[in-house]
Amino acid sequence: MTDQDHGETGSLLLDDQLCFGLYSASRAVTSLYRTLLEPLDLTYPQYLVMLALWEHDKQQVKELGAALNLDSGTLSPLLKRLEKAGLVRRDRQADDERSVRITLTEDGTALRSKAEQIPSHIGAAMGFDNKTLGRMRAAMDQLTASVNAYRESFSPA
Amino acid sequence: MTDQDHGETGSLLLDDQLCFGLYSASRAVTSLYRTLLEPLDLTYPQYLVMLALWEHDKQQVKELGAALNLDSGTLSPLLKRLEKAGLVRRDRQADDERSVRITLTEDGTALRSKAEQIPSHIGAAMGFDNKTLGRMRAAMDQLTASVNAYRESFSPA
DNA sequence: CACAACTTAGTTGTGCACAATCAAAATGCC
DNA sequence: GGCATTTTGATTGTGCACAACTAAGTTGTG
Repeated sequence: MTDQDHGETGSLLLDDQLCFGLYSASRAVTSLYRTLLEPLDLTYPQYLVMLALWEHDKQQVKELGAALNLDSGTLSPLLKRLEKAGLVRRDRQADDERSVRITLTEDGTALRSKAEQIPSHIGAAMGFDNKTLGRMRAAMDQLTASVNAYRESFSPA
Repeated sequence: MTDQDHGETGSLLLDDQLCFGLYSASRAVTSLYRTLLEPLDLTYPQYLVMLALWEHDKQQVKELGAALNLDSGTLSPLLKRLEKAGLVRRDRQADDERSVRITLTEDGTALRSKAEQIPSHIGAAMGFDNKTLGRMRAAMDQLTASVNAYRESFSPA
């Protein structure tokens, strides 16, 4: 029972440290977004979709999925909720009936002004300077790429 | 409309960078765990519970919740699934009938040997040296603490 | 003792994530 | 043209997360 100093069985804890830290941090950030987004009646994934649309309106579901790394199983019901909330429209394309183009409504476009105060709250909450934030973002991106590459080599899609 | 260089409206993208990176990295890591844990028939949150129990058997639901920052709404059904899989037992305490103590079964204890190869895969997948991993973990912990403190000051529980 | 306040789990309902499957439409190749 | 293949999105089912609520048990106080 005194195995917590060893490398072998103890590593079942130690190696998990970053993963669990990542998991906890991600949930904490989502939780803060939940508070900040409550007045806008948006969830964090819905907010991400709105960010993508505020940047480029009229994207296909496929394009949104590529931008956010989400598949249609997640996006389809999410987009229907945004439609029901009156923030977007979902139109089949005339030239390719398979694809659905997502367009901001007036309300959807207008919501952007309400969202503009959010980033400064997030920045203040994190409490890192911009240089550190940038380094962390780069590390996250590298981590995502490494992990995805490893997984794909493991379970060849 | 040429606001993407400014701090104000353009920051709707820039300030979100770390959050989105965190969100993506967390999902990527979970996805790798899904692959690695498939032979053990565990999800990542279930694996976290098992890690906690392998470290300290016979914990209350409350203690597991404190260790993993999960509430009973998440843990209760998860623990029932682990019980159904034959990995744990759930017993009301005689001295305090409110609390439920989670105990590893023989199968639950034995599963640990199958899990021991996982951390090295995770370490290889991340591709950072141990010092960097430690720094990132510390940064994640600080981030979680800052964000939670900010959120609590905002929505005083 | 009586009873309010608190603690501990469980339940319900909503909304992601994601695997697996399906259907419809477009494309490529003969 | 005819038909297999691919693309695009939707659907179904499972399992987290989490808010809100409930139920049961315990504790503290007069």
